[in-house]
Amino acid sequence: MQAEERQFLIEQHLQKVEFASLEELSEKVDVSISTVRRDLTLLETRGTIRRTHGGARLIAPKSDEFTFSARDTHQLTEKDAIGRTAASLIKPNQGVIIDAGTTAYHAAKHLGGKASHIITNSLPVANHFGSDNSVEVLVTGGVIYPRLGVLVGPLAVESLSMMHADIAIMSGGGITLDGVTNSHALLIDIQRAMLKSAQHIIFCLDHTKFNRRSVSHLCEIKAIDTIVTDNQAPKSLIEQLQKSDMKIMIA
Amino acid sequence: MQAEERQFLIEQHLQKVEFASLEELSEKVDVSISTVRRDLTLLETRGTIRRTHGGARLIAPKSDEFTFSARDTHQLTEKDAIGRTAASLIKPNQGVIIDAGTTAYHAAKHLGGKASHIITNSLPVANHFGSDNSVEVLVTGGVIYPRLGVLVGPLAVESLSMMHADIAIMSGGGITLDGVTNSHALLIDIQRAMLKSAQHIIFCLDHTKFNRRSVSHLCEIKAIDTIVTDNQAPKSLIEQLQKSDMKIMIA
DNA sequence: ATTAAACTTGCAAAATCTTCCAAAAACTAT
DNA sequence: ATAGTTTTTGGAAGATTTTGCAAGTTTAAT
Repeated sequence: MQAEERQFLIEQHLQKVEFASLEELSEKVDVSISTVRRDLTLLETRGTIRRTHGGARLIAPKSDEFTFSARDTHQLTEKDAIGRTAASLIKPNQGVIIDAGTTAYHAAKHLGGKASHIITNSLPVANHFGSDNSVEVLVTGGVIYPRLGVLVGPLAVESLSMMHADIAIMSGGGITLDGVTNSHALLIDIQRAMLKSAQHIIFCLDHTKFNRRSVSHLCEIKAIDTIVTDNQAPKSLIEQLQKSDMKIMIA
Repeated sequence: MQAEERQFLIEQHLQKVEFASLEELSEKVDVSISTVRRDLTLLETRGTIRRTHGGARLIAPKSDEFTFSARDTHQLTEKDAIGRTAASLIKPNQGVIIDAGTTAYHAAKHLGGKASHIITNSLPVANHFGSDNSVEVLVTGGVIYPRLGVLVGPLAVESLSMMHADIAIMSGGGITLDGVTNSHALLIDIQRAMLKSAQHIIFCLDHTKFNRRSVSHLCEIKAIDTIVTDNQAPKSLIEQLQKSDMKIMIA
């Protein structure tokens, strides 16, 4: 194998796994560790990759680029577990609407190959499926809301009202007995359109959202079919919620 | 076998595999390694191929303008220069439509803070401005066309027809006196909508696009207001183009 | 502070590149 | 056709680059 091809393969592999050890890479391309080291320093100068102790990592991680930063990594495993559970509720060939929050994003990651089509206004979700042709991904139009990477505005609302899906996987800023609230007023209209366009509503809410109230009211409790949360969610509120004919799943 | 035929075969083989060793090629065309070396140096001067240690690699891997890879280093400086020049044509507070090709993407990179709003159906462009709140970015809706990261389909066309911009920065697959052509039929409708929605049309076309014809016809020469290209573009075609009242800029 | 893993540097072996030359092939003019 | 000229080809010698290894240093973790 040529040096160029080898470097290309290393880069490509890193695109997939984000981080790789020297040993892993040296086995992958079948050269000594020393050579992998040299290749990595070279790739580093080109800017696509960063060397680390024991390996290398992608400099621009797949798609979480702009949206979710340090704050997100805290509860990564929790949110990932919630996402995985929510995704397990999807049956083959269903159409799914994915909301723009971080939790919904984690659900989307586990949806590849399952859903038949995905509707979203979240750029991170769109990116995640950008090169996946096992799913048809419909992106609503709209204006980019900078910090979040969400498409908002009338175009987003209109295009959502024209679409239809079996299931909506939603996030929210807080939940009480009065319903779900959200901190970004601009998103409310869009989320309402999502709720209207889907038959079955799933909310992904980690335990920090319970008994919390954000600025804008999104919907009543009875609009929700299923809530997916983690095992630290307060039992009292969960019990009360269950009275209103909804399914609650602990990831 | 003729020398010309041999070189053609080598080139063709590289189109398939992207990388090839000298030994591999010498077996393929049944001549000595020395001769393959000579052929490769010759092909290199023609620009389609690059020699490497131990073999050669395709210089434009499948890159028919509209194949997108964010870290596409190929012809980076040229495309970047073209992009910079195109961006310099934008006056403050103008609205700009950005097409989905790689060259247009490079123009977008230099647009931050200049344009007042940007309209695009390209996910890479959308991402680039995901965290930039100096510009308002409008994303058309649509279905993700996997390999390219472009939004296509009726929603994309409709939303573009509803919008309006001062300038459109476009890419294309090829240009001749008969007009601009493009390789992806799905994009044609969208690009036509872009042309309609903008008052001033700028095409970014590097020199490899000149005297080349792709599958689908996009528009006539007279629809173009400005072409931005690099200094290797063939002078003859440039002179003929200039007769039809358009501005041609060399980056 | 101690220890194990990982990194850098320098070096020699292996692979590859360039340059040059002679043989083979192709071409030209008689 | 034939002899002479030019072009192309294959190979060899020496220069250059790349590779794998080992010695010594740095980093990270306990």
